[in-house]
Amino acid sequence: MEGKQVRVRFAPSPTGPLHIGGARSALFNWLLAKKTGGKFILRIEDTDLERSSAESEEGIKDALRWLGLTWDEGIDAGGEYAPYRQTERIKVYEEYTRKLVGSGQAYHCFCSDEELNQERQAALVKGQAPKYSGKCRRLDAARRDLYEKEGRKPAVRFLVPPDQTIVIDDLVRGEVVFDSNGIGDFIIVKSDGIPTYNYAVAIDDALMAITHVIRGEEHLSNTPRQALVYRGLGFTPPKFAHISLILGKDRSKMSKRHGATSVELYRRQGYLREGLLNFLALLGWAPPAEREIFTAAELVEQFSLAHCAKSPAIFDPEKLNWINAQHIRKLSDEEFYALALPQLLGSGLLPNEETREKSWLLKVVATAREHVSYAAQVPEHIRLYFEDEFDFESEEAKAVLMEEDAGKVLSSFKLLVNAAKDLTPSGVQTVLKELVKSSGLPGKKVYMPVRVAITGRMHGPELTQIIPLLGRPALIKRVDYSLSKISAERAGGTE
RNA sequence: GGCCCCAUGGUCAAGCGGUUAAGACGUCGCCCUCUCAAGGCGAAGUCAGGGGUUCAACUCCCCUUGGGGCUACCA
Repeated sequence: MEGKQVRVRFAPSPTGPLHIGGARSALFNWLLAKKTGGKFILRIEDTDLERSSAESEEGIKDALRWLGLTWDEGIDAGGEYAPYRQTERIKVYEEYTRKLVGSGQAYHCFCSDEELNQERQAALVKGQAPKYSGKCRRLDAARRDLYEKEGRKPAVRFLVPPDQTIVIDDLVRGEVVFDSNGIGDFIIVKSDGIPTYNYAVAIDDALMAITHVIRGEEHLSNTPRQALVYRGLGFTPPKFAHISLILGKDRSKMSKRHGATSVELYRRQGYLREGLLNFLALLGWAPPAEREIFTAAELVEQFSLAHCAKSPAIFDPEKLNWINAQHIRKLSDEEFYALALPQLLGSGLLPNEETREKSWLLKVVATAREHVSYAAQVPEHIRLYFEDEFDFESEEAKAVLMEEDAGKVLSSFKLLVNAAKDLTPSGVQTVLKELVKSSGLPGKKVYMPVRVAITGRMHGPELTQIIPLLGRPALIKRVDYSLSKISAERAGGTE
């Protein structure tokens, strides 16, 4: 951009898990840093003491690391602008607050919650903007003493100058103009001495030499307040880029009721970091070419803030699934197995990794690779390989085995299976073709009984895939099992 | 209520005054096929409305409508 090294930051509040929207903000910042050879900084904005927690901070950092959005500077990484956790920077803010109060740009406000509330209500009823009246701007000493004797702890308010035009030059939105008359004197330090977001964020971005602030559009309306702080303190503001919000299916801001909104949840479902990143990047940003599937490195290569959309984007899980599926297909057998293993163990299909032979597992799991969008779908996909005893999926399936030719087909099948020298896919192909020929039946009358007899279901992967993986003993066992179930059914059945 | 942002198919979107208005997801159909998927091929489907500006508007301006955000001692 202009010679100076790009310094961008992601500054989450540790009040919950890393949200999809937050992940995208982090991603865009990270992409710009990587693209330009700049620095990506992680700062923790924990000034909301009530809601912030160390667990949330850890969760967010874990999620970022998992996504591969690692930071060059900041929390746990250190850097020349440390500390990077806002509650550890209180002294820094205090110094600036003294300046602001000293120069008359900020003042102490003793108003109580009730007073403020009343004021707001009254304004609203009159159809006026609910902004602070400024009544503490000029408190006389007597009044002040009185308040202090009452034990009231003052907050500090920024004195918003009237009749100012504040222009935010936004990299994605262009010039956005605000009138300072629409902004009430806002609180910069709470009565407990902790700075508020709009204050701390401005000071930190300035002090940490942040060059570009890329964040969600919900912050756009707050930017003029921050601009006022920059101005008041004599700081040069960074460049801003307010990216569009991610919305739920109903067009409102994505929240828990829209389903999985935390990165952690997707991780647990067995999504790939590259799939998630790829999908997130495509929400609000369009690559120059027509391609849609990118690795993280390719995203870095292609990324540009200039191609960011202004309109909000709806989070579409179907597209995410498709993109993730594309990335899954690129995995090797080993990689895919590693991704699926926790799901197999969690689903109970595999009590532990030693239950089955590794080489067999690898092959079985691999059969699902082209068919799933995320790893949690794997167990259902390969369940049939694990259970030698099963219920028939439907009456229709049973009926397939009840047909008069079925028994004949199955005994020939057993004979052929026993006789075959090896059960490779092509060997199986031969066996089945032979079966069709010798029985003189249409293909379906042969394939279906076999399929139902060995899986209990009428749908599934190709028999030439299933049969070699099951192997001779399991095949015989399953056919016999199905046959005995059917004859029991015949004997005890009502019709 | 005030201020700000946004507006191309169901969804993500390209477009940046002259195009048959790309592409992708999803949907539907066909092919493949023992089945289900996958895959291949194809189809339907969009410029929110109204005014301007212009020889010419999806593209520029205004209004309306709709959606969203902010207006907190939350971030």
